[in-house]
Amino acid sequence: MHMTLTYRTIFILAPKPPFHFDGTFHKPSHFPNRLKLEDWKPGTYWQTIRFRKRLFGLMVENKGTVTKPKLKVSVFSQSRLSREVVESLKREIAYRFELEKDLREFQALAKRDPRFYPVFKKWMGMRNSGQYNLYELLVISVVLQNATVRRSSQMLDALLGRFGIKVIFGGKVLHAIWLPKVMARVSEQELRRLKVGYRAKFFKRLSQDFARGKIDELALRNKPAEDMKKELVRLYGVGPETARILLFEVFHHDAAFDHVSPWQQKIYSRLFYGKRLVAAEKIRRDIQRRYGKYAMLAVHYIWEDVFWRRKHEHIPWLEKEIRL
DNA sequence: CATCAGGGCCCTG
DNA sequence: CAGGGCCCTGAT
Repeated sequence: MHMTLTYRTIFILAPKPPFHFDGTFHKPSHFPNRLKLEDWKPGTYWQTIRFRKRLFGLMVENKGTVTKPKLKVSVFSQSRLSREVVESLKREIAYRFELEKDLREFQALAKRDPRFYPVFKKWMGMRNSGQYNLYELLVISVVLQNATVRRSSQMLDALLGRFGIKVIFGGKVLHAIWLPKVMARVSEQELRRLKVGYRAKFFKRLSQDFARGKIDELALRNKPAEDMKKELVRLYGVGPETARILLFEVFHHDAAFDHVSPWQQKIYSRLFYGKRLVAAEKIRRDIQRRYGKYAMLAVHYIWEDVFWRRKHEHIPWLEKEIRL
């Protein structure tokens, strides 16, 4: 299935300074796949975006600086957008990319950290962006489970090839994740044929639950982190690691650093201790003590920074852990 | 060729 | 609360 979006609506957004455009709109640690959901080059970002079950093409251009940020946003659609839809989209984009976030407290914390201050300073104004909605990031998190990067990419591509929507806009060809109801009516066997293994059952049940409206993403946004986590873990296929990803990336809960998975443990050990392997529990405690309610956000800065560096310099120990 | 573990989670005892 | 099993794939 594919669609071409020809109608273009343009508006300007002014994020709260400081704002780091490229750090916010490109996350080099995310695994690459063939059927891309988003694309980026310095100063420009594209993605497909679902809002109220409608699909749009989004292009964001950097027209400002870190201290005087300004975004030129183009929304591509099939038909003319009402004033109300445009205003709601602005709020949604602001939520997903934390355009209004007040970083002063975090900055103060960063300044008191002699070791990583250079990293925080380099990325000053970077947001923890949540490009996808809850269902979409859930799909991505599930293909991540108990798999190497290459296999995760394969699974996502297989799913997108079968259920995804090819979206053409502004000279770009990107893909979008299907609506839950589409996958809800497919048999587990058919999902298994896409080689997602035992995750087929997760996808089936999750899609059914979302299609039936069992989860209200917007209502969740207003709940305290603890309640949010309890509800997320109740979803079939969501455990501590997936809940952490969702809490941080969809709901911007900056403290969500309560679980360290084995491969993260290896990378954190190198980054924070210069050692091969430090106990996950120790890492968790140390980071929480040092960064408190910004624990996950601080780690995000340091994590993405090393993946940015990887673009230009060879980091042998990192290459070994990524295992493409 | 066989065996193993991987960006976890569910289920059982 | 600990531990086995799970789909598939690339590494060893």
